[in-house]
Amino acid sequence: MPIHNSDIAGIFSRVADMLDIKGENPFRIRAYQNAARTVGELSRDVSEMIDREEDLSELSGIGKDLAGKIAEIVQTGSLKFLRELETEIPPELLELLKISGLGPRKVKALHRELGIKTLAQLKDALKEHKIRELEGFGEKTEANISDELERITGSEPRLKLVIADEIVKPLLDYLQKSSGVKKVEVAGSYRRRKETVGDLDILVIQKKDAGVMDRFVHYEDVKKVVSQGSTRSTVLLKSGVQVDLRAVNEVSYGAALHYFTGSKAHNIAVRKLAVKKNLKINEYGVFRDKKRIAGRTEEEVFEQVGLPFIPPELREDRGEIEAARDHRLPSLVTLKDIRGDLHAHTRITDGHADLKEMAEAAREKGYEYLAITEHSKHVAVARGLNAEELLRHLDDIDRLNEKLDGIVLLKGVEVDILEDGSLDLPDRVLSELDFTICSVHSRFGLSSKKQTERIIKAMDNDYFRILGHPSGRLINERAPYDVDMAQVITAAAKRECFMELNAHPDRLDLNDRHLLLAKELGVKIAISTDAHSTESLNYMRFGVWQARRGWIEPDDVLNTRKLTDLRRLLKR
DNA sequence: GCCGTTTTCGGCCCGACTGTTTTCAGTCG
Repeated sequence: MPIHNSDIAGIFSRVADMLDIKGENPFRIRAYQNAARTVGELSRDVSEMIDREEDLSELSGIGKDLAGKIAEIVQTGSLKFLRELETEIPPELLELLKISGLGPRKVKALHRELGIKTLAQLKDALKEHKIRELEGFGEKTEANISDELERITGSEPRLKLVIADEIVKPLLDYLQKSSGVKKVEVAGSYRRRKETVGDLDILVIQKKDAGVMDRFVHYEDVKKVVSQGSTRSTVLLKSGVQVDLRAVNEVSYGAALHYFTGSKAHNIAVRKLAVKKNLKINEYGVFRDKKRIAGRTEEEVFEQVGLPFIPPELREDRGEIEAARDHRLPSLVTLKDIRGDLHAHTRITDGHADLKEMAEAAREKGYEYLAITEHSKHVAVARGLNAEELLRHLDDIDRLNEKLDGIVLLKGVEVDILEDGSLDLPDRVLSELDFTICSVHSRFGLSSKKQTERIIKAMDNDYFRILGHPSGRLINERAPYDVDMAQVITAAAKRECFMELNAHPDRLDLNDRHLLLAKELGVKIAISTDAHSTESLNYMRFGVWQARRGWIEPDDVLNTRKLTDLRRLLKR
């Protein structure tokens, strides 16, 4: 079995938890956590870097020791150090850490005093009210553990961005209406436009004691008030989502927004810069000694550490701070840059609108062009088209184009990549099209080697233009199929093929790290909605957000181009 | 365990809230 970055990250993160329960040096623990994150977010496979004898200790947060441990994991599949730790600390204990409110100290106490190792044993001890007897525990702790235990068995996955969007809007309206509230903004991973959101962080500016905290905890969707203070409160909504509300006053707004937007790693990196300049940054501002010298806007905060404004989508400590320092931050693509949509279906296959309705909806969005890309016959459930049906459909598009004003329909197809790497329609038909999107819709279970070969072989066809939803994942529903994406992107670069960023909020495929890799290798991206209705053309914003997280600029995107330039690019 | 335009040793981001406490540890973000 090949070792993936996520395997290595998982091992390091287990080591960190184990050391934490052991009561080890917190900075050593943090080193393992940082390494787990660094490896986990890398866009290239570490095992491949080792094959090429690259020096892993060049990676930030990876030194000689951890580089050696990574090599050990890649070569042997496991880590001796972790196996040793597991003889000292029962690995089941790590499950207990998932309970909010139980940290390493309390978990250790539960194990030491009551011999509790598993969630089941914890449940029993709760029933017998043994927990409240322990030093440092009490009735409330016991009740909280009990609540949490119930909650995680229903284990809520992280929210898709689109769902977070739906939940947060009415809450913002509600808070906005409270008297004395000057400004409300969502921060956190929502503002960074992460594809999924763990909880919602909302920031308000209020006049002194305007009572917004009280109003917040009485919102009709609140199931439980986790904590309530004068500057911060936390609630659980009925949907299971946790929402944090923080109140600051106006002079601290920028500092607070920066702080609560995160990411944590980004904040730490920025604060380190501040320390070097003898400054201190917290959510109230930037301070020299006790004096606040900035904090009203985010720009002010960045300025104090010698940086230009960094867009929230980039704030992951993935090189944005160095890029900002060297004045090479990307100017990220925006929704306004988008001139058309390159992936849409109509009622002919599994869409819900007809050609004309789709064309008019696209024109209303101010687009210059819309590509109609029906499924090919292999996707029988979607009534995919065979060669003759597609040719007739192309005639329909031609006829409609003659009548249309202000928008051009492009003739495309979403043709299946079959198991042997061939395309599901003959070349003589593909040659009639403006371009193709080629997608995998079957045999997701192939080995990484076979899946990768399948896709790259398909790219050898001269009519292959864009690889549709390249990983096949559905967020929270279906894992990506096993494929060596770095190899696929490299192959696309060599053959001058393109990759899709499917903007459907369930897909957002490519992910941000692969987008960055595609950009580095010079592979252009089509940001496309895969719309099956006029309404879903609106998903473009999710695609643009995801693209921004991948450092994508207008020039990296196919559909920021004028039609004439686009046509030239689409010719292979 | 990592890291270095003051350092190869001695630092490592910073604050709010809770619960169990007689002044603060633990946890979280």
